[in-house]
Amino acid sequence: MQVLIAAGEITVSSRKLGEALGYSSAQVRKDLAWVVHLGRASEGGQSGVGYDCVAFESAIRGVIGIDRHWPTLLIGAGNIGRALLGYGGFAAQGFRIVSVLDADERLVGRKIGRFVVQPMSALRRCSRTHNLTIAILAVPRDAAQSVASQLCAAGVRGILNFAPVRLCVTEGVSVTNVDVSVALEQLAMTISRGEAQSRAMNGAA
Amino acid sequence: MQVLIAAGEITVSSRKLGEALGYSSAQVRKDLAWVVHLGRASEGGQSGVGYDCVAFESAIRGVIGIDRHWPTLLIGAGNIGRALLGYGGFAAQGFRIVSVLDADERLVGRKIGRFVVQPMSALRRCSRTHNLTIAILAVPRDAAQSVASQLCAAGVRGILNFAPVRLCVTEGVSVTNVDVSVALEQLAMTISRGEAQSRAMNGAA
DNA sequence: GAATGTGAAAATATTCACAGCG
DNA sequence: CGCTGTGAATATTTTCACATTC
Repeated sequence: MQVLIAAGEITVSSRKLGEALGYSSAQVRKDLAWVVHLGRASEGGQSGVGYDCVAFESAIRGVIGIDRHWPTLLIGAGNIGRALLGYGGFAAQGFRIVSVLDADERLVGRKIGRFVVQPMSALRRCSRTHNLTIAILAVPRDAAQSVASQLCAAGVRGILNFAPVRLCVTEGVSVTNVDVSVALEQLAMTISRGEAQSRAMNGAA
Repeated sequence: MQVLIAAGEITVSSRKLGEALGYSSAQVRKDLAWVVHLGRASEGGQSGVGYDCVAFESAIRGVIGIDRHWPTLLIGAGNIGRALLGYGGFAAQGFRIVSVLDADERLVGRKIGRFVVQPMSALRRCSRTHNLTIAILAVPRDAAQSVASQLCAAGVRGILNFAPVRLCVTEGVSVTNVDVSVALEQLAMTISRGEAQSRAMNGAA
């Protein structure tokens, strides 16, 4: 089920979904059945017809957790931060950026998009005011751990980390990393295989 | 084995590696044995001692494919592109950016870091001159597919895609996506679970 | 007929646990 | 001893295949 969403038809068969997503039809059915069992969809797919796109789209959102609102804080108004603000697209998915912070004095006070960059000292207030759950960490490597700790202390529940370091965080705080180097390595590995997928022994993901 | 690298000791035991990486020691040994069987490391770990960090670090690089040189083209000199250039870190890992292209006339000719932004028409020449393998696609969503097609035509082997679309590419071209929305969704999902990891049935990754 | 839901089978991945080496 | 390499035992995931429903 993972990535998906998309589509736009009225109903879809598991086979079509599977083809589009690169999974077997049985896999799709299993996953969708799971959604139903979790109580997110009132009814399963119809035999001979398929799954109701609209119903399942929102059911899936429910399972994934993007039916909620996720007040999100952006830290770092450098290039990555600006790129994210420019992208905007995730407001539609429940991620609502409530404020932008940066440790760099020179950036504080500047206007970026509809935000005015705040100093780091605004963190606690932000956290309380907006009932913060998620923070996007778009700061340089060296600042990342320090900021992460502050975020944990401020009660953030999840961090999306763009810095190429493994963050140490308080128990109960989730971290997801977006690391370009890692992505490039994966790509390189995929290309390297190409010919020699060889007799796989047991290799890790 | 996946992410790893790091370390800095002379030898490491599978247990320590496992702890650091979040895998079982047996898992680590299996993976490392795999590296040996692929012929990348001349000798395995030493009983009672562990694995030679240096030897295995390069052996792993070999397996992953970052012992090669990967001439890399950056397309898009917007915020993401600039952030990537500023990051720089991957030159050390074999990814060498050979040129920066952008479709936007206004950016062409501008100097960013050590590069002068080239027009898209420079693609073919670049490809030939530098024996291009990888392209980083940091352009707006709407331009992504079109550029991707040009890249395929120019003989690129892999694309690292930052645009939030699923690219259609020629058979044999690998695509790795870096999609912030997806990352955020994953994070949201992880947080949502938290308490209710519930009786798992079979749910997809 | 077309498509679901699901047990049972096959394939994969992970862990255990232990012989054997330095 | 501590630690590797690995077969055997488990657990997990994916696929098959089929009775069942619309």
